[in-house]
Amino acid sequence: MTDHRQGPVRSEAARLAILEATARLFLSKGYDHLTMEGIAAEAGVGKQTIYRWWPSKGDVVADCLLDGLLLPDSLRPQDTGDIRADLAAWVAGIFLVLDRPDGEGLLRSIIAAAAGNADVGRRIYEGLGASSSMADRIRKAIAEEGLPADTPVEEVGEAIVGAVILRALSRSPIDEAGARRLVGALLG
Amino acid sequence: MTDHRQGPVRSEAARLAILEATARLFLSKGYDHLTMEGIAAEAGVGKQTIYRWWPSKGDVVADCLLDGLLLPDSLRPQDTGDIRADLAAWVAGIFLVLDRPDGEGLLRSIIAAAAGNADVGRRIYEGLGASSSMADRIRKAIAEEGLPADTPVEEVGEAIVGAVILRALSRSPIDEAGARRLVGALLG
Amino acid sequence: MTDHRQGPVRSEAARLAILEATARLFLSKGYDHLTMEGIAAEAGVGKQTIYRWWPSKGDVVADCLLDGLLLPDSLRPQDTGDIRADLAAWVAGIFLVLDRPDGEGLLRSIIAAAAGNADVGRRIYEGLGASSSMADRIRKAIAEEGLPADTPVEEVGEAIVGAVILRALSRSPIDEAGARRLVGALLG
Amino acid sequence: MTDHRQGPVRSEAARLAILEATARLFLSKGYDHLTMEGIAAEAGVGKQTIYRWWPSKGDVVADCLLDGLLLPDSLRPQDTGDIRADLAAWVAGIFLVLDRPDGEGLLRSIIAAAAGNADVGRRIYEGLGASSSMADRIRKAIAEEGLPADTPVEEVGEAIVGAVILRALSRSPIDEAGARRLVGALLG
DNA sequence: CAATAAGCGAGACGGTACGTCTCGTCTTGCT
DNA sequence: AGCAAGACGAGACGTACCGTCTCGCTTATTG
Repeated sequence: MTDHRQGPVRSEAARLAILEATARLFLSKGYDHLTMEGIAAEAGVGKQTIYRWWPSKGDVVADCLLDGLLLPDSLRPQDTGDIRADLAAWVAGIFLVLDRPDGEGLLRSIIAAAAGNADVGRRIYEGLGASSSMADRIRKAIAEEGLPADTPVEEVGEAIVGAVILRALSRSPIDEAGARRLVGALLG
Repeated sequence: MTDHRQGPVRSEAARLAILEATARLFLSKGYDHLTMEGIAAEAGVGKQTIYRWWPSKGDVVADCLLDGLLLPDSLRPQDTGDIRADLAAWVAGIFLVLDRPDGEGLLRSIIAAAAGNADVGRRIYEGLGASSSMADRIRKAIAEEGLPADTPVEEVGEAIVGAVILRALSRSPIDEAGARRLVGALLG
Repeated sequence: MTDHRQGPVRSEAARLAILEATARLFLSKGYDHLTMEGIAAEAGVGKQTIYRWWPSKGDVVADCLLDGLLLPDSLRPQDTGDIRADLAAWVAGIFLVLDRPDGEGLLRSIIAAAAGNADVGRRIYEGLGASSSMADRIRKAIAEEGLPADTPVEEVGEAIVGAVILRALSRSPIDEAGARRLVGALLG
Repeated sequence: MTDHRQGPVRSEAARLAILEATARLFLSKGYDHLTMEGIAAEAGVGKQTIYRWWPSKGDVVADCLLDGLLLPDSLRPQDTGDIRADLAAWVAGIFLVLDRPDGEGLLRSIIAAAAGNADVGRRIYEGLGASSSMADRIRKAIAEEGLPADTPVEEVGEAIVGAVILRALSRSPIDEAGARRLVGALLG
């Protein structure tokens, strides 16, 4: 006895339309002004189709995040062979991409989503979408650039991402010099 | 020549009632479920009296924060003479006070408020309500406990508070060992 | 091919609840103190459900009037075979039913509604709810009681109803003698 | 022993400013959209100064009416020596001055005021502002134009004004022919 | 000629209702 | 059974006015 139910199966077209509409609206209006009704209308989908598969706005956004529809690929640290310079550049650069001191910066919108939804929060932790690539970069530096082997990779990554988040909340981007001081303090 | 207007003056009683009602509701229900109507009702005040003086919910919360109605005093780091132990204890302890993995942790509620409102964000940065006292604690360690004079105090403080915020968002508190590793990485 | 939309259809239960609640509140509190919120609460209905189908308070009242929920049936003139006596009795009697010199007389409330809403106004004209029956009565008098055939039925009816309205506005009911003089002047 | 209190006496300037502002706003926006706050602002007067002397909006409007600030003088019937023609002309003409089928006709606004306020109602009855002059015109016709002496002057006047009001409420002006039929029915 | 008290402009106050928006659920007819 | 459409009860939004009150100023009468 297989468990084939009768009737149609989940529509992949609807799922995609919803996620893409969500990403579009999130990027243009921010998390706060994103509404379920707006998503349904933008996706050309009944509201019930959203509620059938996702319990809340936050969960839809979490899925967007997971599918990489919200964050650009440019978030992974470069590798020039100088770990300190690469991390400092990442920190200073992220504000150019994700944050505007005024308005609904994308980073702040994601933080708001994370504050309201556990899944989004966990996704963020699993690397600000992509920055577990930061842990990779640090490990590579341990292996090849002479960074001490007992460097606590996780904690260093969290401290960097955390400092960025704090500054995003306070609307005061970290500049080049600040980024170097931060990385210097963490990597000795 | 002072600018004495004629006519009635702002009611201090109403101002206080509003801030206290806001604090009460914020602590019991969190930022998301806080409403202007609820504040007005709880304070025994007309809605217009709130809108007359604060443009949005976030601004009322920001004033609460400023008045110290939201955060306990227990947030300042202790001073046992051992800077690493004191900071690690602060980090591990803050989750006991401000965060519950389930529900609307107070810290996450404040983060949500900060994400939506610039004033709240700035207040947080000016020390998570109280943690500029953390900078003070670090400076004291430079002066008296042999911490290197070139330790970038601001950045270290931000990294610690930022890591805490990141973990609050991801619903995974920092434990004792993690706190020690974090502080160790920052202070060498 | 009829134009069957898909999706839910207007709820007859809600429509009825709204009209009945409106009638109840109109009769107990008058037009001025009737509110959309009050209707919604009394009907156990969301405000949007009212606004979805009626643009304003006046239009809801107009529908009540049309459905006969506001005016009693006793408004049609009697037929004793004496047109003058019947009309005079109707005039004198209407103040007993619809008007109280103090307070929010029902007739004045309907006048207020008519002044503010074209639909209500037209409904009133189409017979004070029922008084086109007055025209019928006059025509019957032409046919059977020897009233001149060139009596301008419409104008006589309007003059009578108009006089009643004017006296309702001025809070001075027409008494028996006045009613007889009025009818006498109109029917010669 | 006169009861002269001490202190300043009622400001005539304020009284006039209020009545004139009320008339201005009434004529431009109608009774419904007239507000006490609007009157105060337009008159450059404190709200309390209005409430000190008039208990409600309706009473201010009633005073305007009494002072002749709302109705033009052109409302008195002409005297060409032909009572029927004069009254018919008055009826047909009044819609040109006071009523527009759409919008907030002045006559309908006054009716609304009368429905909500006893004083306004009585003022209207005392002659639609000026039409007790209509009774004068009818009496003159009795004296000089051979109208029967037992014509019930009051009732005829009320029937005419009432018919006009009814038609104003129903948004269907009386035309020349209708006016002649009405007057004919009333004066034989 | 003070002292006194009322009127005044201004406008904050506790409220009520407005008309709109979004929530999450439910219903309908189509596929 | 899933779907688009969209009505439904609920309730918060931010605004407009209500009628009362308080403030500091001006002005007339009275002791």
